[in-house]
Amino acid sequence: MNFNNFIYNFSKNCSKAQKKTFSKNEVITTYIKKRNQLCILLSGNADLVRYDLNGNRTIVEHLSKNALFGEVFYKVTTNNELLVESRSNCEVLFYIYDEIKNKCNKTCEFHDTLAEYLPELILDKITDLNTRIELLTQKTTRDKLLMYFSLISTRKLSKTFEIPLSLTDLADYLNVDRSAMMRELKLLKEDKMVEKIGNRIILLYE
Amino acid sequence: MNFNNFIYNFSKNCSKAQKKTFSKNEVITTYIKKRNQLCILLSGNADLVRYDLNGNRTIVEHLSKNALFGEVFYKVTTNNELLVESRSNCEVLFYIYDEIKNKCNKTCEFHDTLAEYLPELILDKITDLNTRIELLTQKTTRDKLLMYFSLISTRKLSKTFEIPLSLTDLADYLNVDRSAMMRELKLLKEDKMVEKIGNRIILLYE
DNA sequence: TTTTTTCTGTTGCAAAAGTCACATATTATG
DNA sequence: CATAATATGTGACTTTTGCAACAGAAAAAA
Repeated sequence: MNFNNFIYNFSKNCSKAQKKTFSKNEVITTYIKKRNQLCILLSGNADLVRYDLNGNRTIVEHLSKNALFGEVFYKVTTNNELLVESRSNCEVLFYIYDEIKNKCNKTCEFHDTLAEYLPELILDKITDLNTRIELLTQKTTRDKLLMYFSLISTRKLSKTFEIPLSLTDLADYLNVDRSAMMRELKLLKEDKMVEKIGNRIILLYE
Repeated sequence: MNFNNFIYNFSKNCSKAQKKTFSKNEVITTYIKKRNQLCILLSGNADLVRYDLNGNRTIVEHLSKNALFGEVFYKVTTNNELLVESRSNCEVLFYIYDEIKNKCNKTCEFHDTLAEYLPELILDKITDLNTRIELLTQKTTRDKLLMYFSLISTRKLSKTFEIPLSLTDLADYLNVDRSAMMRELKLLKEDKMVEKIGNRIILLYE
């Protein structure tokens, strides 16, 4: 059985899950300390973004199909505002975490399956977070770009690929200044490390 | 029932868990792609560290009691070496993840309890990782230091506290150059933001 | 205790990254 | 289609950070 489609098809049968749809650039949820929400992105793309007191934006996580988010993963937060914003049309399933631990009712097949697969989804999430940390701990902008490209390249099994974010978003994701990133990108092109045609990147090394 | 002590006391009863002890500055484990280990730090402190090709060290995670680690959380890795190193005497429980999902045997009370509590432990881990990402996405060394101090201060419920790492380790944890960090620390003292007496920090703002 | 090693604190200098400002291109929208 | 809004690309300048090197303090080992 395919978990992806199982969640998608059966979620409507669970009385405790709330499903909502969003169009591009809407606020899906704001993190609130007292709540303990767990959400699943059923389709589309979204970003978990943080705005600090100076108005700087950071893309904390880029979320795609079956990604998990919500306060349940963020017990200790600082005072910054955390929002999840849709980047395309999205379908989202909302839970209160404590209600997942307790069963929905005896005949809720969906709920049982969710509980069964949740550990795997969570492990995937941890892997994503570790990858993110590895990106952020690169010392230089060049290293961040190269590692980011390498990750996409590995995922696509090809040295040629489209950058799935705008360059403005990529800078916020890598946590560097956009113009500094553009400069470094130019240097990478000059050094014949990458080629860039429009939105398409070709890795030239190794 | 206290989970902490439950794990500690009953782990010896499970046939599939392997418990080992380490003294300070030993290598507890090296991450190997093909394996799928899940480890629990029963006591002591340890660091997950990465050495890149230039010999730079990064403290990826600082692990304390009940922290989880192992390849199961790190499916996609780059070519860098990942090690877990003890910082004090440590007791560690080793599992192969696939063996946790399947029960040990019908009478293994420990194994059942572990499975029951694992989700909570994992959520704690995710919270730690998110906190780490929030630290790393601070724009400046000053912001990283202030946020780090603020986290410790919140944890200790006091504006006065000991830094639980050496300054050398702290720099590797914040992913900044040590001498640059020392300089910023001096500026923070000059600006009357913090006071530092030996290893003790006093926050002076707010 | 003495010696060795590691850690802390500091500097001058070089390199990297951020800021600002603007032109052009591309994409949304009335 | 015309216009507005957003994204890309670039350069001059400033600030921050990293690097290398060293001295003294503290901790570990002999």
